[in-house]
Amino acid sequence: MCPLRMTGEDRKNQIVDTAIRIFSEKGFSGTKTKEIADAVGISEAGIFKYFATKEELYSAIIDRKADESPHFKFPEKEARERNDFMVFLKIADLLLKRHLKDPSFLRLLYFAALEGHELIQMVYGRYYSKNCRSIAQYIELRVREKAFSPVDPSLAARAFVGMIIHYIVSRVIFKDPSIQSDPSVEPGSFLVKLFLHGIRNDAGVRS
Amino acid sequence: MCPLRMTGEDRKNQIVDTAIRIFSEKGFSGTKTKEIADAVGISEAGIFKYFATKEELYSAIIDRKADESPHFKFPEKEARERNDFMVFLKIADLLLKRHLKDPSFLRLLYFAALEGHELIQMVYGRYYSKNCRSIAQYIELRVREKAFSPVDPSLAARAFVGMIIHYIVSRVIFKDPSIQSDPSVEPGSFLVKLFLHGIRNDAGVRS
DNA sequence: CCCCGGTTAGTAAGCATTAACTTACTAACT
DNA sequence: AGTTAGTAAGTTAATGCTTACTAACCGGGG
Repeated sequence: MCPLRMTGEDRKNQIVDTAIRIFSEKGFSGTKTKEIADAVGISEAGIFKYFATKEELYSAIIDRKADESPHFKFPEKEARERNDFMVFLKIADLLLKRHLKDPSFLRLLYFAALEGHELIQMVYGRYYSKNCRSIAQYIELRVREKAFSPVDPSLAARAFVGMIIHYIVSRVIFKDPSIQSDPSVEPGSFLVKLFLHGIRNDAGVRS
Repeated sequence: MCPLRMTGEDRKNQIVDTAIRIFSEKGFSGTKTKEIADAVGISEAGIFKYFATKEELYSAIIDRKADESPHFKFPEKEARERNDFMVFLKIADLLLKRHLKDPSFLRLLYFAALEGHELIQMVYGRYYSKNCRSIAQYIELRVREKAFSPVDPSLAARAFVGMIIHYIVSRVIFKDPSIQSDPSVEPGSFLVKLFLHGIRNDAGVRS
């Protein structure tokens, strides 16, 4: 209840955890060091014991998020079986589940991009671009196998991710009230079907 | 060169114009009133002659953007002809052209959403949701005519817009270097084809 | 045409507060 | 005893906003 002193490591981690929450809610310039200190339950000076500047703390939380977030792993098994639907559904559900449950990573990412933070490129490259690339690779493979139309794999991968991410962003960042949280329509499988078959009622297209 | 005095209206408009630029670059809490004043070329007090508070100025620029931006009009002619490809291509190109050329509206929108500004709901509802709804209406029509598969029109419209917007956001907000500005691949028609036909190489699907 | 009074654009200087960061210290653990 | 967690109380520089003032414009009476 009242641990008089914490070890340095623990306190540092606690500060980072708290800072992640607050920075993701308010962005860099909207967040005050005092606010973080209060939330942690220490004095403002305590923050500066561990992080020389606000920037340094911000960098630390970006690093941390970049390290801990990407549990993304491409669904290799489904890919080996050439089960396109399941490949994309797994990816979609992973993204939906992760970011709908905890939007802090997405918010940090968008804030950092808008506010022009340098580290963003690192995270973006390491997390987002890498995932897009592995999706693009699978698409390229399936194009070569004539299972997919001869599209630009990279653009197609981005289009797929775009449908998913935009849906998430509409809900958790724009809080769009017109997207009802009707669980009867599973957005994941819906978007995957759309991506695979298109909206046109071509002959023989039914899932 | 050196107009000693401007009329109130003109000056007010000039302040709003400048403020749009700076707020869209740095967000609300990242923008300082002094900075706007300097950019306009007047003293800081001059700003407060026209706008009682920074918030009021911010509201004014949101209003302005909301008023001037939505020249969006649904491609009625193409819709009447049931030229699905052209309907969606027109929408895609409109979005691409507008926001790639001048990202300030998108940046303002995302900043406002992240920073939790109230007016965002108004703009979002008036601009984005309305457009999605008119697209959804067309989709619903085409579903009834059995030209499209029996999808949820609203979700499908969002998916389409999502592909487009996400592409734009990747370029102008995240400045994704892996999206080459190769003009040989027209993203608009590519994404529309993908939306209509899907990526699967189903029988008879070729544009 | 010019002076004159009222209005309006514009500012210099300052005020109150706040935000990031320091310093000099205390007290807990080893 | 020495290191380390932690803080009270600053300091400095913004930052949003105000006040009290100046000077440019405008319209009308002489």
